[in-house]
Amino acid sequence: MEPPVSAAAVDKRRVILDAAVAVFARQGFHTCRVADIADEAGVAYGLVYHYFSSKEEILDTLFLERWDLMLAAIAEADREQTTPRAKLHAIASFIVESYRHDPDVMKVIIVEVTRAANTFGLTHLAKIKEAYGGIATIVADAQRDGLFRAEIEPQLAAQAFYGLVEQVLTDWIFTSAAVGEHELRRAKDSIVEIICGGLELPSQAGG
Amino acid sequence: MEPPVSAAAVDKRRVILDAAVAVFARQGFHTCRVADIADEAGVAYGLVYHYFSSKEEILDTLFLERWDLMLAAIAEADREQTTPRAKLHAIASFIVESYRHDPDVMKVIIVEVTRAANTFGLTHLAKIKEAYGGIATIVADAQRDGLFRAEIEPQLAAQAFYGLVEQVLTDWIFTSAAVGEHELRRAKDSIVEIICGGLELPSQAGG
Amino acid sequence: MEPPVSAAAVDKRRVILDAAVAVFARQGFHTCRVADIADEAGVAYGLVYHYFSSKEEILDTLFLERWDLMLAAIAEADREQTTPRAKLHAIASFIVESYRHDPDVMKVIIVEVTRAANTFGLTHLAKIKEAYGGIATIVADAQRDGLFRAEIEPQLAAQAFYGLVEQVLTDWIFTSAAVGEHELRRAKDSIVEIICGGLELPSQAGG
Amino acid sequence: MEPPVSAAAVDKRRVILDAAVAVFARQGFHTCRVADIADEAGVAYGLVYHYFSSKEEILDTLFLERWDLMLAAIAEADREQTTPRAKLHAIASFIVESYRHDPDVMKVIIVEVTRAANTFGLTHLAKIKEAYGGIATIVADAQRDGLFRAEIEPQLAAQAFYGLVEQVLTDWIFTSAAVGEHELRRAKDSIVEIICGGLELPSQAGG
DNA sequence: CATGAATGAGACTTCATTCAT
DNA sequence: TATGAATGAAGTCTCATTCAT
Repeated sequence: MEPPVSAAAVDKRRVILDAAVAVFARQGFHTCRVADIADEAGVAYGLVYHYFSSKEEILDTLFLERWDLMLAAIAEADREQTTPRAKLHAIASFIVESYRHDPDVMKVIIVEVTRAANTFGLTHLAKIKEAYGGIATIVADAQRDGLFRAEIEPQLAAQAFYGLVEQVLTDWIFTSAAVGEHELRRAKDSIVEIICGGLELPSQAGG
Repeated sequence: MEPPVSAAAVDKRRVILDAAVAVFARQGFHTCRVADIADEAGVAYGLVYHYFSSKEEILDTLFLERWDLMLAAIAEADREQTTPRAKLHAIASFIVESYRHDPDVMKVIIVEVTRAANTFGLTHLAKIKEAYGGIATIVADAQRDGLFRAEIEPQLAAQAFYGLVEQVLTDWIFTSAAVGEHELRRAKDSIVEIICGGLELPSQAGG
Repeated sequence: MEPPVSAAAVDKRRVILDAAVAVFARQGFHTCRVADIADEAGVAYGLVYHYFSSKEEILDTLFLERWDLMLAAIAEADREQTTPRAKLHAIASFIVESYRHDPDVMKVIIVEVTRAANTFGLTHLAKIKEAYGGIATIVADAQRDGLFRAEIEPQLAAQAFYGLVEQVLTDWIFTSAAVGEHELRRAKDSIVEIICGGLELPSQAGG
Repeated sequence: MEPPVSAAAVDKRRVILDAAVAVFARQGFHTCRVADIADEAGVAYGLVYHYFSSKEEILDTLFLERWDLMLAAIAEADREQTTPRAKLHAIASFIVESYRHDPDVMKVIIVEVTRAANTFGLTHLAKIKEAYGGIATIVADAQRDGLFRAEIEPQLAAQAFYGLVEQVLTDWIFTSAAVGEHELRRAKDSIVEIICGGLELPSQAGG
């Protein structure tokens, strides 16, 4: 995002960020040392401080660049898809695909940021809530259009959707299992099916 | 919940545990010092190590105490309630009431354990999965009885339910808002309504 | 040494001392904890402090009671034996037999006191030198009587004799080997043979 | 003995090692703090841990540096000298001169390592025994050549010799007395005289 | 840009000793 | 005598951060 001073310089910054992802994912933010990041990146100790002012700033940077993609994906889903179900499916897809593409980044964000109520989570609370807000808007619109039940608060519905998705990722994160193509697709579909259709049989609904 | 002890015979171990809850909730496990716990408990530094072998053991103890109650509550819900919806409602109620009763404990468990994929979460993975398993069993039974849709995997349904509940608590945790009687009841009901009935209107189901 | 208050009391004090010997021998004075001594003795933590004012005092006590036996043995050897060779043999015998009887005590004294130039060795320097003095007297008398060569300083000869004996014990201590009957006798004889072969006049050699 | 470095490029590692020698000698390994070493060296606390992984490693390093010189000296004595008496004299000289050159190092090695049967002595037992072995070889060769009495076990003779030398140094160490030129020479000669007087054949005695 | 030596505050943990019972 | 909970000073080691080169 900063003006690239030279091609090489930009690379090193990226190398450090990628190394940090691997290290944070493997050891956790609090448990790892800056030296571990430098080692993983293959650069000298002090260079980390040339590009970042602190260990925290590295995590902040990682979170923000990824979360902005998330917000963009939510906005795009709302814009490009027509039915609320399709919108939620697009969002769930984006998140699940993000995990497929780079599980370490998602692990770091979920483990170190979105639940870190005393540290990073609090710092980025506004950004995090922005995502919930985008989803809530989708729900509210669907309610207004008579497609979603009106008795569920949109804010709560958004939490439910996001919490569900995050929980699925959390399971993968914990088991560190390689997630197959089939499982990914099934997860996306099931997430949307559960949140939109519920667990009960249609005939039971509203019971 | 614990048997009240007379003022004369204060259980120092209990005092330390309770102090740890407050400190972990306020500052986070990694950010607080053992000295903070001792101060909060009003005991000498070394006494903490008289009762616990390490800071980690304190958190382990806190988690296990509470999680065993959770497992018991899940088992009881499955035993005492008749419909799956009632069972899930009982579980959601227990968790939400736990938060009302002692928000700090729930904050610590959610923030420091259930998502701590590199540290405590990994240590207690089996215990954590036990809870999901109990919920999955409820879902599976409901599917067998033709009350829940069979196309959703029970394991995934359990994750969805638990993730939803945890997300609601996470929201309260982040905002540190005092949660009112009304909001609590609404949360319980909505959680169950969303997970069982889905967001869509019945007529839209399966769309 | 203190007036026994009761038979039971005396026992406990002895039990603690014996336990301390075992613990000091096994772990070393600096590395062991007072709790280890209490555990080994099978008594409560605080009782150690009922009988001894500090961990150091325990070692002091152990050293003094044993070293006084050593001084007595040296005096007795000088008194009862006639030839200097017989006197030195009696002393070497006493030390070697002490090791046979209670290797732990000798280990503790050699490892923790006689070479501890900054701590206990310094504290008990006078007592330690008393032993060398006793041996030096034997040498000096032998020189005066024309039985030992006069060109060796008695003080140095005493150091040589004691150093030699201690080195043999040190070897046993290090290897923790069970020392057999035969080896013990051989050690005593060889020690005297080596040291006297050099101290005696050429005409006395091999006597 | 170490190559002199220019003032501009001070070898901090060396500075720390030398400071450690002074501190260990003055206060003892167990009694001193790492902070004392840093202070003595005039460097920051953390730098000690930049070069050494623990306080123990510093002592290990000091011991090994010096003991390797000792082993080299023993090998050289065996190689360069012709008579066994001359060989032992060369070894005694080396040790005594080592003390003259740097009494602190010798104090540390004798007090903290060669008698530390539970800690460092055990760690370095093989190295220590290597020295005894070298001396024993000299004795065995002398026996084979008919110059030393055959009835003394070479291993025991080596212990006797080394024990004698160490005891002389121990005396100096305890009294912290400045040892004069004359005393040093007298010590070397007397040590050899005492030990050989006994090891040599009667006909060689006093040679 | 790049290096890694240097800094030093801070955390955990240990453990000798005290003391109320 | 006997117990062991309670105290708190002290020490080792860590590691984020700085800085001279």
